[in-house]
Amino acid sequence: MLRISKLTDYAIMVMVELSQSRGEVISAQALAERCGLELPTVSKLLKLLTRSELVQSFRGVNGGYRVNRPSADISVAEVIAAIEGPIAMTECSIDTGLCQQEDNCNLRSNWQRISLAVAEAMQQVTLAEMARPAPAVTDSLKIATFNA
Amino acid sequence: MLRISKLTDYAIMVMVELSQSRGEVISAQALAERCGLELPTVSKLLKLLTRSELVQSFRGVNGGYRVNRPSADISVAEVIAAIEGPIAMTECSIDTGLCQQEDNCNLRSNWQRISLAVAEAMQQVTLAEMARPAPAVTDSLKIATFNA
DNA sequence: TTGAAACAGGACTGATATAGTACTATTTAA
DNA sequence: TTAAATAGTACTATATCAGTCCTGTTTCAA
Repeated sequence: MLRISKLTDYAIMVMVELSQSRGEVISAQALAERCGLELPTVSKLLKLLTRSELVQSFRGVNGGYRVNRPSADISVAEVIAAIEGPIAMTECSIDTGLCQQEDNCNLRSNWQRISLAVAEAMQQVTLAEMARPAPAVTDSLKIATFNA
Repeated sequence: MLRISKLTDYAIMVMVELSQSRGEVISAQALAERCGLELPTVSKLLKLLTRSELVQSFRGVNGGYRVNRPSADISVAEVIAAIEGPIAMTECSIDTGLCQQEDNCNLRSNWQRISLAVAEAMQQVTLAEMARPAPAVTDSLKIATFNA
């Protein structure tokens, strides 16, 4: 159904929570409680987020995690990429039964184009926006025509 | 990675192939050969596509499948929906550990908004366009800002 | 110096979804 | 009546995802 994984969903929750206390170091335990998630799960996420340098970690007593950039500067796309890897719709028709006829080879470039558009959409949505209620549906995110 | 399933990818291949012979009845066997896919797989796909009325089926000898609408009138979104169900990014943070704090409830409406944008993008891409090579990347599908 | 708090990294397990296959029934033309 | 073809369903294997746990390392503070 073209969906992101639960873990990514959680990761957004954690990032939103963290970025609302920017500059503060918060332990994984505290984050887990605030988000209503299990500690091991939150830990796993934070490790991935740290690797992608979205958050900074501090070890030892009173350690924890901190986000340095303002939430308006962090995109949903970055968080998705940190957890799931690069955003792409297909991988592609390459590996399996690829059509003999060249018309089907066209699919790949088109999928790449669509993926790019989706990725760009995610890049434009920030954590700051995710933290606020979504605006009315009428002025939702719009995507220009394919032929634009 | 925010991807569609292999089956959906195949379904697009099959639909592109079918729609290039509009009006003609083509057997699942023939389609499988043209697309370089296994017959059982193609059959499965065609059953789903038939249920969604994207294609029309004909039983018996010389039976097969036919697409009635022109390929420029069939969107990628329709094919995705036929195979995977409705396009949605999350389902949501509803079922599992939902945050106690209301700020996280905002996530859901935002995800819905993003899903809607992605769905709209897919609706704008037709099978006719998928059959052609993608235009240069520079004028790719564009998505307006979240605040537009 | 030692102990506890906290993160780092990896490995493991179970559940779920996907992909692929097979079987039986039904329809239809010749 | 027979063969070609789809319809429907059920099954199996595999891969991915989610979740957990363990061991090691770092750091602060007593």
